[in-house]
Amino acid sequence: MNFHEGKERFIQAWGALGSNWGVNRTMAQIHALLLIAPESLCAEDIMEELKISRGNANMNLRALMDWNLVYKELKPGERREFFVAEKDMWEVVKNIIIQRKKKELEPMLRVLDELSDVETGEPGAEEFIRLIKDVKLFASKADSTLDSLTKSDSNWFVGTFMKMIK
Amino acid sequence: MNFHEGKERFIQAWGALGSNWGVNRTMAQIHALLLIAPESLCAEDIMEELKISRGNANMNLRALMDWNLVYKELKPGERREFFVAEKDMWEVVKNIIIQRKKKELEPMLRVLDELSDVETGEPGAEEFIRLIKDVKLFASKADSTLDSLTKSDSNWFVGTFMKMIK
DNA sequence: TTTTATTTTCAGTAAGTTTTGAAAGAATAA
DNA sequence: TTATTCTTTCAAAACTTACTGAAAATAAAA
Repeated sequence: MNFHEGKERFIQAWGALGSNWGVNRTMAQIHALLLIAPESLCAEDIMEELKISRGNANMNLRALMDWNLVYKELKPGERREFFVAEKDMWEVVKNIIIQRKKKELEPMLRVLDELSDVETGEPGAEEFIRLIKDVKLFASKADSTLDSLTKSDSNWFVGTFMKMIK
Repeated sequence: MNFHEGKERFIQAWGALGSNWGVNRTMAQIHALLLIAPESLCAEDIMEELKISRGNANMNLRALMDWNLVYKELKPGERREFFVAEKDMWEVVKNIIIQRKKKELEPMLRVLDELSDVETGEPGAEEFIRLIKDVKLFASKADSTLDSLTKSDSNWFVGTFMKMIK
């Protein structure tokens, strides 16, 4: 595969994969485009490259900035805003974990907390409380594991010394 | 909160949370309903309780069976099929991890494999290859970590001896 | 100040996903 | 065999989410 095809394929694939990752197509495509861009890009560049509207570009760029996956870059003498992607993959992975945990795990823990004080007594209530406790055990463990992960060094996770020799 | 409210809240909350978990509302609600049901339920029971159509019930029950979260139970002398949920939470968690990995991680690894042989030489190609390698490093590590997790014992993960004293 | 360049917002529309319900299919009973 | 009961399928409808494009807001330049 040649370089140009590769880049094109990466953007398309990232967009398609994004939908399976709780990220919309366009947000994932913009992220991919910025990841492979050698220079920062402005809104216009992105609109043109991905054939999307200004509104769409703007909304998804802001979402990417909320996730700390993309930063604004202000060029001296330029009125327009330029955008760069966070290139450190461990930062990217950590931020994605943080956001997904917020969306997928934390609301669940809140519900389980509410449910853990149902009245005992009625037939079946004991089993119900047991179930909630079991679910909570796993959810809390997942929560604390992901917390440590996002606070750890990339080498601990991947078991390499990549960064040091870069 | 009383027992009845608790059950109702659990079903509703599970449905809402499901959408953030890549599972549709109804599939998650049926799962919740079966998890708290003391006896196996038939399609009719589920349709009535959740106020959904027969087609919807049928499709989502099949999806739950594909995920190994629900089993058919055939009662002697009964023509209808009955359904029970897998009640062992570790089994539930493992199966959900397996399915989500299949949907979210494995397609990504396939794309990265394809992309890892782009031609070198053109300006920027080196950086692109470096990026793909970095992403692959994390994706592969996540893949192997989740693989071990789904093959491990629940005690190893949650650090309790829950099962033994049950 | 007014003009011009750029970003942001949001109502309307388009695209994608889930649900319904009726018809077809399958299995058992009569 | 035919009738009965239950399951499965799938086209159309309902719902949900994402995108567009034009208008409003903002900010720099003249």
